[in-house]
Amino acid sequence: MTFTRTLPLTDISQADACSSSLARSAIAPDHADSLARSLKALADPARLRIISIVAAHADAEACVCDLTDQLTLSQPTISHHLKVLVDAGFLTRAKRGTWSYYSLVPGSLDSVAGVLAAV
Amino acid sequence: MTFTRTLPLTDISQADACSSSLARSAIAPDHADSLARSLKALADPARLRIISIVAAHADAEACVCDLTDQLTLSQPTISHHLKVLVDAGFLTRAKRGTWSYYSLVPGSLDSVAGVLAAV
DNA sequence: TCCTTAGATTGACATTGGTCAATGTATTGA
DNA sequence: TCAATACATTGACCAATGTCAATCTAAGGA
Repeated sequence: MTFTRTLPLTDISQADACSSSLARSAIAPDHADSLARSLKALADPARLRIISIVAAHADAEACVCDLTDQLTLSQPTISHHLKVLVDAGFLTRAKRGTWSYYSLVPGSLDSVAGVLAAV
Repeated sequence: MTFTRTLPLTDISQADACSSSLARSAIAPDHADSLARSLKALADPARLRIISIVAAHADAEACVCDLTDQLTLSQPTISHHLKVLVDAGFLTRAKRGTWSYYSLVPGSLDSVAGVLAAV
């Protein structure tokens, strides 16, 4: 325990960003909490597929009907997953007429990826 | 829905790697499953702190006693989290005498980070 | 051989989380 | 105004998960 590696495992989630640098020491408990929350939002097959489907669309935007077509899940279940992703800051919703269009929040995935890669 | 973005959201988890490129289409369901499994293993505050503590140690190696010192969790709970991380391929265990030393699997975190960043 | 120590395993418990049926809410069109 | 469409919300249910107390296993030391 004499030498300590540089360790920028800092939380950069969009919701509750905390920009303090955690280099040279272990991650702080509250940072671990918020990073875990972000990862939990991603750690579901249906939600990963949703993100992927949205990203694969033109303009990175998709309506719920696009998702019900491709996922074998009920419409309420898909709405639930969408809410989780919006609350976590990975998607945004834009309502136009009767349709709700979901799109990726730029940089939100990269933030999480950056924290993981930095360990 | 005419233009489809390049989308290399492929699974590169260590356990069940599948190297097919998923560019230009949404992620396949089974790839979403295994990526979700990897993310689930990371999506816990205690496990993130464990990874961070191991990474912060000299030689990126720590014994269980180092973890019980810093985490306010029982020893069985910490052993449980360590098992989850080993099973997911993020840590390896080396037993020397009475002590168990855990270390990071090189590249395992970067694999997950790379998949996320590629979306 | 016996005791102590480090750590893993088991079993039980409460909480969280994913899912769907049923229902609610806007918006559009007739 | 009424019916249909697109989506959200509620409530309930079951499965998965995090936690700890108790116990087990193995390695040293006296």
